[in-house]
Amino acid sequence: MTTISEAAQAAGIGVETIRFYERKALIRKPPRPASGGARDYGGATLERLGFIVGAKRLGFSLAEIAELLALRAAPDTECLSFRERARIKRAEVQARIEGLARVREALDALIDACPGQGALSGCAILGAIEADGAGLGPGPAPSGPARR
Amino acid sequence: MTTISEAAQAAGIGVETIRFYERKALIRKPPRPASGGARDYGGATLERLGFIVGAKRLGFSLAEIAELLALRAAPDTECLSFRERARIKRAEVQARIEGLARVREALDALIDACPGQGALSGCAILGAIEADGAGLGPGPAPSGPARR
DNA sequence: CTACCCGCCGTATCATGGTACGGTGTCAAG
DNA sequence: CTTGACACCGTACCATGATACGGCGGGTAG
Repeated sequence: MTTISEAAQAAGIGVETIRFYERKALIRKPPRPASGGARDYGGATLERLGFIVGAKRLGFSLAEIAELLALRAAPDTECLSFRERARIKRAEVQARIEGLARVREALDALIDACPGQGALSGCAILGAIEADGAGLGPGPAPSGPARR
Repeated sequence: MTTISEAAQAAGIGVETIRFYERKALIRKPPRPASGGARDYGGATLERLGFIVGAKRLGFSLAEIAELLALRAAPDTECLSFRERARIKRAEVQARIEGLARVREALDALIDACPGQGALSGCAILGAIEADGAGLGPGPAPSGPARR
C-alpha cells in the first residue's frame, strides 16, 4: 500500500498538490478499496505523478502535461510526437532565455550608466527606465515568476 | 488635457490597467477638476506610468516597482540605491537564465535520445522524464509564465 | 432632442499553480 | 476506550497581473 502522503513524499510534492492534480484531472483518484480504508496511490498512479513532476521541471504547464499524459496513454502514439513537443518546448525556453538575456543587457547598461554616487537627480538611470526600460525594443515584459 | 485613454495609449497599456495600478497604489488618481469633467492623466502621472512600464520591462514586479517609485520620490535617495536594486535584479535574471539553460539542455538530451520513429514504448524519453526530468538536479521547476 | 462615446466607479472574473481550513471517519497503540 | 494520526472531502484562500461587466453621467454631433 502507498498512501497519499507516501506518494507525495516519493514524488517530492505535497498531499494537497496531489489532490489538486486530481481536481485538474491529471490523475484519477485511485478507487477506494471495497474493504474500505485509504486509496492506494502506488503503482501506475505513482508513476504518473513522477511523470508530472518530471515534465513540470522541463517547463511544461499543467495543461501541456495533460496532453502529454493523454499521448502517453494512447496505444498508437508515435515516439515522434513526443519529440515534437519537446522541440516546441525547447524553442519556447530558448525564446525566454533570449528575452531575459536582453533584459540582463539592459540592466547592465543601466548599472554602467550610473555614477554610483550623488543624488538621484544626477543619475541617468531614471530617465532611461522611463524612456523604455533602457533599450529594450517594444514588447511584453518578462513578468518574473515565483520560484519556490 | 490627457484623458485616461490617451495616457493608456501613450504608455502602451490598457485603461483598465491604469485603474488597476491605481488600486494597487502605484499611481494616485489625479484629482477631479473642480469644474467637473475628466481627470487629467498627463504630466507627472504620465511620467510615472512610463516609469512603471519601463521597470516592468526590466523584470521588476509591481511590488518592487512600488518601492522604486517611493525611492524615486524621496528627496534624499542616492543614485546608489537604485543601482543596487538594478544589480539585485540582474542577479535574479541571471539565475533564471541559468535555470532555463539547464532545462534547455535537458530537453536537448531528450530530443537526442529519441529515435524519432516507432512506438512510444521503445523510446527513452518517457522513462527519462519520469526519472527526474532528464538530468535536472532536484529543485523547483521553472513554471512557464504567460507571454502576452 | 436623441444618440453615442467616454469617463468613472465598484465589483467580478480570468489564468496559473498551488496552499489551507474545517469537519468527519477510521484505525491502531496505549 | 480514549487519544492521536492520517485519510477524505468540499470549499476557501493566496499571489500575480491583469481584464471584463454593468450602470451612471456628461459633452458633443447630427
